[in-house]
Amino acid sequence: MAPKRTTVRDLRRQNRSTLLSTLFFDGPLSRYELSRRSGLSAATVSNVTGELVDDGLVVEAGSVDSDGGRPRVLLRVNPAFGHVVGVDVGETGIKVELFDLSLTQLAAFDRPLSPSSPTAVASLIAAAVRDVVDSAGVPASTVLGVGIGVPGTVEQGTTAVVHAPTIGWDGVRLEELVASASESAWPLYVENGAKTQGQAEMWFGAGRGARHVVIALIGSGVGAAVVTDGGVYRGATSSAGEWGHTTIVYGGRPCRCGALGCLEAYVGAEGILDRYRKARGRELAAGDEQSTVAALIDSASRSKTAARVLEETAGYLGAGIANLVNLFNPERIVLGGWAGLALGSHQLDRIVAATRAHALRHPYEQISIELGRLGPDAVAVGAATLPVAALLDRAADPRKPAPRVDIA
Amino acid sequence: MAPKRTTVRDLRRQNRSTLLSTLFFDGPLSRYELSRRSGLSAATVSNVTGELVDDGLVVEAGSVDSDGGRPRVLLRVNPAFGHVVGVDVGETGIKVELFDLSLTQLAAFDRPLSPSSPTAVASLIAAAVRDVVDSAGVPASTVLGVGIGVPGTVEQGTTAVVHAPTIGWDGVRLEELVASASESAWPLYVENGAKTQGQAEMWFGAGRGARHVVIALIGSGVGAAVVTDGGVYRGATSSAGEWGHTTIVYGGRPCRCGALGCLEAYVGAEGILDRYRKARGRELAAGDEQSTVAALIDSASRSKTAARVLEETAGYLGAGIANLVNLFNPERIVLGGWAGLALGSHQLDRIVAATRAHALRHPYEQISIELGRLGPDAVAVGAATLPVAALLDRAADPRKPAPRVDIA
DNA sequence: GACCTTAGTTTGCGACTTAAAATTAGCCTA
DNA sequence: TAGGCTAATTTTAAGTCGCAAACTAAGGTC
Repeated sequence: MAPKRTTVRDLRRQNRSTLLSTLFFDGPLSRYELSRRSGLSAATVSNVTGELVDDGLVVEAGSVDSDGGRPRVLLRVNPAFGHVVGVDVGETGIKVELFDLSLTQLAAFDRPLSPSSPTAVASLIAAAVRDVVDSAGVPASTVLGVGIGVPGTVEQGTTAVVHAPTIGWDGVRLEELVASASESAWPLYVENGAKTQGQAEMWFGAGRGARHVVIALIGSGVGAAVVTDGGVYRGATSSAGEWGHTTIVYGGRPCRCGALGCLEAYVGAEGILDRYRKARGRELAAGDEQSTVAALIDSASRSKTAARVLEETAGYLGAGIANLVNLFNPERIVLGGWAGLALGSHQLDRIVAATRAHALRHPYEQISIELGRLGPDAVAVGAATLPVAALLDRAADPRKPAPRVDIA
Repeated sequence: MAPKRTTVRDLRRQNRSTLLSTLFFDGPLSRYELSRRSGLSAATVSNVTGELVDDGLVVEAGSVDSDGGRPRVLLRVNPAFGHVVGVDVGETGIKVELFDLSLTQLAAFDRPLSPSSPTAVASLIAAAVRDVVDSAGVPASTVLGVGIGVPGTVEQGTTAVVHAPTIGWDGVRLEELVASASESAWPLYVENGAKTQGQAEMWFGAGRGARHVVIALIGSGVGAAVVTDGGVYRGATSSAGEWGHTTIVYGGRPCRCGALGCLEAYVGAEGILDRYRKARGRELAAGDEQSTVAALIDSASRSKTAARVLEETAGYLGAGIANLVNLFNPERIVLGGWAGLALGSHQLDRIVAATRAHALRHPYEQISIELGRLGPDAVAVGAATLPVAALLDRAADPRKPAPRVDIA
């Protein structure tokens, strides 16, 4: 069912999509340059871009004068063509952000979230989306879609089914709930937050330009977004990339997922702190996880115990990364998530060394390990990316509104 | 560079490829049925298949009478259109097999292989290929290509570079060596043996019909072929799927790759035997690995130690499989390789239970775990599959001989 | 102001798929 | 043995598409 190119019109759609995507990611570009990059003839580029301009998707953006000869007119995606909303459903609150097509933020709302029923959360989302759109004074009709990142696995079927144990969701059809809670019929895209954050790193962060990347995300939980051949890898039911619950110490520490020896139990924030607690033999000062980890890292220069725990953490993490390297053979590893960034900026050498020790030589030699550039607030941008990807993918074909499209 | 559909001719090529592949995998089929499956109009199917018949790629194969009305004429790929050769370079010998286009074996040669230089092996391969083609009386010109499966990682670049520590190869450009050792200019396709074996399971074995599969191969070494979206996953430099050197016991048993705690050190044949040896506290009876493992499994009903070692093996293996499930979210796991089949047929329940214990619930619920159906001799068929895949992929476009194509 | 250079457009054509009409190719009935 | 009927292919007549080549636009140089 997948490779069903058939009519000659699909060709056009494909070329529209290619040109639009090129403009989006590498724009502004002249028609001439587009022709060079896409391999399409100048005639076709002219023809297709003309259509895109007529449709309002693309606008001219000044010109660059050549030394002798007609100056090139630059084209770029029209940021005002439409708007997208990104929602980050976190464990303690939701963030809703409105963007224009160039993913420039126009408005943002934060709402605290006390543990409540999925239906209540859905209503909250629907209301917040409506509010953020209204507050920015954006006409509802220009909203192209709403992307929602959630903290759990999302099975993509006819409708997305969310399993998020940390907030007590099991088999929640979030898409349907939000749709029925909101009066607007904006297309909804529900996706795992790690995947949306990964997509954000790919589009705007440390993943740019690469086609095979693993974005490792470490916070309270541990996850990964695996990008293969330029697209987020989903697997059969879209729950791929559950790196955190990969066994790294057979029979080791119990994990909150119920299994023993998961990577998350060693390098997740809670796992690190708990190991430190045990090593010191007494409780830590109270405080939220994030600042406690920061304090731990800070104390490493003074406390031998802290230093050792962090050293061990780097070892486990390196082994975990090496597993990704051996299995996926990426060209780049991006280390993200708040704890990942904290660990990475103080221990990167050690992490890299541990990775080298555990990975096979040849796949190891392909990779570079980098820190993420976006931070955990990228979940919302990443979610907003989903409707944009859908737009680029179907090239906003005016003839076929395409209710639902997988992102690229 | 990937999604470059441009001209209207690519469309035709694509449709040729689709129809030819459908006939190859699901044939024989009538034009009518082809039209139904491909979504192409009857006119186009008629047109394209006519071309394929003219080119000799497809032949009519009887007809099926309908109840009143013109009977459907069945079409199938012409097995005699060409021939392909599959080579299995093992650690102790090479197998060379000749097939027709339907992958029916026409001739086979085995050659023992004493450790020798890559150049010598290349000459041996070239000579054996020539011999097998001659012995079957097949005209050299009908040989469409030669696939070579090797026991090590293969970096696919402009030319394949082989790293096979077990036979002492490091950075061997096998393709070039074989090409210069043989007088025929048949296209060569070099690939990791685990991947070719996996491809064979996908085409003819336990993987049929699924799109996301992991074929786990356990013998002396441990590897995996990961199939995502119907195609063998390669990663950035084609060395993905090195499951055996994934860390499963951080700081555990030393592995021959130099790292500690690799899965292979626990569930590879040598790892199993060594653990048994240590558990018994004395040496085992001499014998080759394969029969020793068989004896160990056989003795499990009498020896508590043997039973315990196997039980532990199932545990490690289950955890390893669970890692694949969590990371790749496949719909099917195929357990293969001689040791994998041996373990699987005596311990499948235990392995499945251990997998369930370590995998997340939702991805776990998607999978079925099955035994491979082909055995390790499938490496050669799998290798022969490579030139066939190339043929199907470019649909044997008469205008463009396509020197080198990635397999589907 | 004549002439060159480069960017973008038009025009004419060959290739492609499709829907609809026309043609087979068997089977059945009288 | 001739109609008649049904259903699979083929043919025919559009309608699209991308491309090469010819052409126009816009800016320099001398």
